[in-house]
Amino acid sequence: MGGANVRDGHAAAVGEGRRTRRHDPRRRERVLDAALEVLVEDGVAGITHRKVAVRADVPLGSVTYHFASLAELRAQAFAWYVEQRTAEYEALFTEVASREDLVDVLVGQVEGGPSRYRSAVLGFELHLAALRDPALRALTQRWTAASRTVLARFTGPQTAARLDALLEGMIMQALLSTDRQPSECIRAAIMQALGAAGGPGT
Amino acid sequence: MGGANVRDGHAAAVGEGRRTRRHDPRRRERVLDAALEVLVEDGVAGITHRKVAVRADVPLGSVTYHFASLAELRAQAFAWYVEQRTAEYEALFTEVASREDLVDVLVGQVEGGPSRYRSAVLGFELHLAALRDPALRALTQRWTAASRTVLARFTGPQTAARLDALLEGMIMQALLSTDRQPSECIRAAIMQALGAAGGPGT
Amino acid sequence: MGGANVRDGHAAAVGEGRRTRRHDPRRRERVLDAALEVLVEDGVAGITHRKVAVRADVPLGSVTYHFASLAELRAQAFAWYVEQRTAEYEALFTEVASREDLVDVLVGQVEGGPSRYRSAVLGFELHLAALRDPALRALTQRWTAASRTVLARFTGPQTAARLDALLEGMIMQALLSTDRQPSECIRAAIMQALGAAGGPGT
Amino acid sequence: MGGANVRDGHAAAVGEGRRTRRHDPRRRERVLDAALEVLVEDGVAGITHRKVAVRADVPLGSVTYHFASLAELRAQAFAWYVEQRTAEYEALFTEVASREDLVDVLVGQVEGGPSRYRSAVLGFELHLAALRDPALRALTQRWTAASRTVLARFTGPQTAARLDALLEGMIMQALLSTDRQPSECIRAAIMQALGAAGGPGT
DNA sequence: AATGAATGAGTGTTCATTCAT
DNA sequence: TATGAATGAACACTCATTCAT
Repeated sequence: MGGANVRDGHAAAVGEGRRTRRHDPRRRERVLDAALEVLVEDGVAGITHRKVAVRADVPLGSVTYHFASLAELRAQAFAWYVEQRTAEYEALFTEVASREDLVDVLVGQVEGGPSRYRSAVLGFELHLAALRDPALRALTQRWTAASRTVLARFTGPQTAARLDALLEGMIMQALLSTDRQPSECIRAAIMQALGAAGGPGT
Repeated sequence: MGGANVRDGHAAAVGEGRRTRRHDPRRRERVLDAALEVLVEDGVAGITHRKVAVRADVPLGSVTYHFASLAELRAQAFAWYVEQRTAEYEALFTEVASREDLVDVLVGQVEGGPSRYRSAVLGFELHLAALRDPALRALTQRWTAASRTVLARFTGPQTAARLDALLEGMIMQALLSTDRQPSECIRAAIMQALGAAGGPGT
Repeated sequence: MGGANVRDGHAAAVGEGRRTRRHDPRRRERVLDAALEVLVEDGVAGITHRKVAVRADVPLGSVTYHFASLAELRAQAFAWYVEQRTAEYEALFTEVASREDLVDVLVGQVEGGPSRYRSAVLGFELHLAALRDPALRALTQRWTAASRTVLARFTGPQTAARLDALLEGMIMQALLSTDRQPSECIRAAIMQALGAAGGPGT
Repeated sequence: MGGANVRDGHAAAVGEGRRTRRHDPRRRERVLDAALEVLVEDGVAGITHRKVAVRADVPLGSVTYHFASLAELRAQAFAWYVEQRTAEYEALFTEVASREDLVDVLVGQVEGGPSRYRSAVLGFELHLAALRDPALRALTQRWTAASRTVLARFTGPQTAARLDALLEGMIMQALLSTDRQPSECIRAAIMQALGAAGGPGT
């Protein structure tokens, strides 16, 4: 893992393709994506310049150059995640027309497709990190506000908050339990949180 | 929570403090308590032999002697926490006689006394760690089972699970939001999850 | 690998059989045998109290008790080896009646049976260690004297010395080369070193 | 053997010495030379990043930076030695014109000049290390091939192999025995191995 | 006589960060 | 602007040795 070990420092531009990438406009984003990958795998404390650089296939100096410190890299990675996730989340609900649609989407949320693990882990990591680093609170608040706003379009603010809490808890449970809960239970819990009534409420 | 961390009475009493502490039973527990303190402050990845040793006022070698690896120290600290927390949690409900009592206790749970931060952080850290380390799953399952069993005495198993998820989500929200949610909302959410009916149900 | 990690220090005399071995007269030898095993595998610097204790299935304290220091353990292990090896070596030649027999035995020496690796490694380790630690010279001299004395019964002292050197070199070559040398070459080399003449000579 | 280890002329020239040594080409070689020094003194298991760093007058991080692991440092140090030693060895024989010259050089080899100890120890260390680490076999084979090729120019391949073995054995004996063997014995042994005949043979 | 808890020095290694180029 | 060599602090872990029992 040491950085060197190359006989020749100049590293002959032969090999695999590294070299000669100069002027790479999307490098920042590639680095941030790499940081998120590391985050998912190793947690917030597992982010290191080196791991991210390797993931992003970018020289080490490039990471320290674009991000003044690890804390900044971490913060921007989370910001980048929240931005993407917000858009993604909103997109999920654009087609929702009825209460049934809503419930379907939310159940799907808990039961999870392939990316549930990733987004759940990132979400929890962000929450936990924000608990300790107030600088990240702005992000969690932005994310919370965004998700509740989306939900509130169908339910009213209070129910949205409840629902949000319930979903977070159920997702964690789903990820941790060995035997998955039957869909009906999840559906029932969500419907209960939505309230008996039909339209937007409290 | 026990008063473990205080210097043992029979200790040196010399100037510096360390020296001649040989033969210190309960050292393991002191170390585990210290590990939990570090865990609360710095997270699961922040646990290091050195930090724990300093916290426990114990030489570095003592930590590595009693715990073969950091992973083991982590696991045992979590186990120690779950054990304590389970007892504590059950104690909370011994006096519960009516549904009103139950709701009161649960609301208090979310609004939190002084130790809510500690137990919430430890709980989330454990959940997140268990997501990555299957060896910790046994602990989360034991903890989940214990807390649901307690709740189920009043509600039936399904409602207990829902409640559990809701509480976890609301506690995280409460810890992260700057302005605390009014008690009534919390109470309402809990009552809704408990269901309209009176007795133990699903 | 830490020594502790047992919940109960007293370690209930149930399990596998460790406990209750008190008064074990051959313990010293068992420890020395274990030390030699470690020596073969990990080299002279790989000997540690712990590894030896595990190998010998003996408590750690037992090793430090019987051997005041690691250096002493090492020295005594080598001494124990030389003692065994000397007897073994002499036994090899008791049946030798003719020059042909002698050559056969020596060729077998180089080509090696199953234990050649072990004895060669131990021999080289001892030589190398003695180069640095004069306290071990007595052992190498004893061993050299013993082996030459045996050979000299058939060849005279000078030829014995030559033969000894040649055998050591050839054994190392045999151990290191991937393709084994044909027996005839080995035989020819040995016969050359023995000299053309028949009886004991120079 | 080059005078690498001296402080570079262009260095700090301040008081303490260290500081501002940035940009030091040839540092790798200085580290390897230092590693060989340590190897001679303390053996293959005595090589540590720290000892080498001190010997090379280089910060610790510099060693770990240039060599990803200790195993790699070890391997490269051995490789560096074999490279140097091969050239040196070949040089020894460039002036050899007659069989007498050859014998003289070989006897000198065994009786040793000032650097015999160093090269012998390094050679034996390499052999022993290669016995355990197959990754080093390539080096021992390269070295063996090189030395035999040189000898074979005068003797033919089989005699070269014999000679090689004999020399290795005799050098070890010479290093270990307190009273040096008379030159005539060494000479006689070598001549015997060379065979009675005059020209290159088997 | 025998043991294992205890401890501090030392190990290999990783890393954030700096800085000459 | 961009990079990778450089460095010192910190890390997890191993160990010889001591010593109370």
